Amino acid sequence: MQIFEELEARGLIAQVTDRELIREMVNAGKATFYIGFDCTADSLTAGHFMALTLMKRLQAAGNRPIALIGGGTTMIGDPSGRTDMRRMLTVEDIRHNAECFKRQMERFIEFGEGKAMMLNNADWLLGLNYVELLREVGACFSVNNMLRAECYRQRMEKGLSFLEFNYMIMQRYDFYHLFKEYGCNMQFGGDDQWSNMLGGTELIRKKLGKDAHAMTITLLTDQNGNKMGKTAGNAVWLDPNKTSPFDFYQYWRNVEDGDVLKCIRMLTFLPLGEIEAMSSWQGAELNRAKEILAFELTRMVHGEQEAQSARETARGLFSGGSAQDMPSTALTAADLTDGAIGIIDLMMKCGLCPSRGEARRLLQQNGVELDGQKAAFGLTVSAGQLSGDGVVIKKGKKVFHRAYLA
RNA sequence: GGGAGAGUUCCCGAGCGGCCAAAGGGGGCAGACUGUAAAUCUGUUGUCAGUGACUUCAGUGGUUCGAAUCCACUCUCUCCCA
Repeated sequence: MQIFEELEARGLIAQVTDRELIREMVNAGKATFYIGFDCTADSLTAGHFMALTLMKRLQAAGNRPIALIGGGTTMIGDPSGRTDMRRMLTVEDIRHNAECFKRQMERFIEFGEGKAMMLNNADWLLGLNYVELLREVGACFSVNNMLRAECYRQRMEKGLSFLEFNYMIMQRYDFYHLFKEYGCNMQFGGDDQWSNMLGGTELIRKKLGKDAHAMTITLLTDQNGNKMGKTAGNAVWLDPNKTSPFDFYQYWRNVEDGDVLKCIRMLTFLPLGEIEAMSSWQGAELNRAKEILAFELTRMVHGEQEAQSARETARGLFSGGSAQDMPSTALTAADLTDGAIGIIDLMMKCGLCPSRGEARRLLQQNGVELDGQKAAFGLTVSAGQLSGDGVVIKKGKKVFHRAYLA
């Protein structure tokens, strides 16, 4: 099975400009493609992960990836899929974020001579001259069409600033620039970027009279249609300091039944045959699939070591046994009063709840366990208990935390 | 530039002088049930303190015994006309 067929079989391809042409090009390893990453935060997220794996897959098949960091486009902010304007990021923030992205990407994709390239559109966008730009490409854009674009629809009601309106132009210009300067003949991206990507090919056709191609990746959504890779509005980060390997593992360990196979197919590199075998698994058996999913992804993002330790910890915590590796907090003598600490203070110290009121509520609702025992309201923990391995606090069903005296 | 309207707690959205820490929904958190799933049911959801206190309703001042609610100015946004 060749790469294009595999991508299709995995359900990764959403839309393409010319299926046959792209298939041949990709299978022959003749594509130079780019994917853009806007650097609105200082870490990539699970949402970007699929794009990274796609680059890896295509690179393995001999194609040349360009990871485009949006140092310039981020100055403007992508309005699509948003109901309000993004917070404007400072130039320093953007530069910092771009650096962080770069470091993370290097772990997935091989950059270097004749390999993948990493570019930053700040390098050409920031130096553009307004009037020159207008004369160069302005005539190629139809405002009528732009206003009809789906990504602006929502904003047409709530208000769209001129700043954001221009995002589309910048993004299209990127493709044009990359085509000209680097022979980049294809763009990949999330399915929500389809119209922007098409716009790029159109600009290239108008300006250069040549064909470029676009292909979108299926958005990874759960059964309810929500984008995956977020918990309660917070992203699942690839940076271990922002989302610990254990939490990362747990996120995937806990996907819904109906989503497991899809995730394995789209995100992991397991052979399709192996995945096929799992598709008959039912009910509780799916837990095995979830474990495989979580392990594979954690391994790719954080390495074999971390993945194993996350899996061990999870097994220990949920299926009995001992768990060494869980988030922990070191207390000092200064945290104790008369050689002990109240359970509420302890939970606050460990960052298990944002306020004392919430800690109190948890205790009242029987939501806290200390070393396997339900914790009562006025419980105190002594220095003796905290020494050595310390105590394990369990909040709710899934949050474990160790506290010990340093 | 002229005119009309809006800004409420994580989000949506009631409230329009005291009974408002503020209805309702969503989301979150917890309990029961389970498979570390889903669905369902229950509780909970400003901060601190166990009958209470404190800080919130875009901002700043003001009226009042008392304001999210009234007045003035400011800021932001939307709509209509140019």
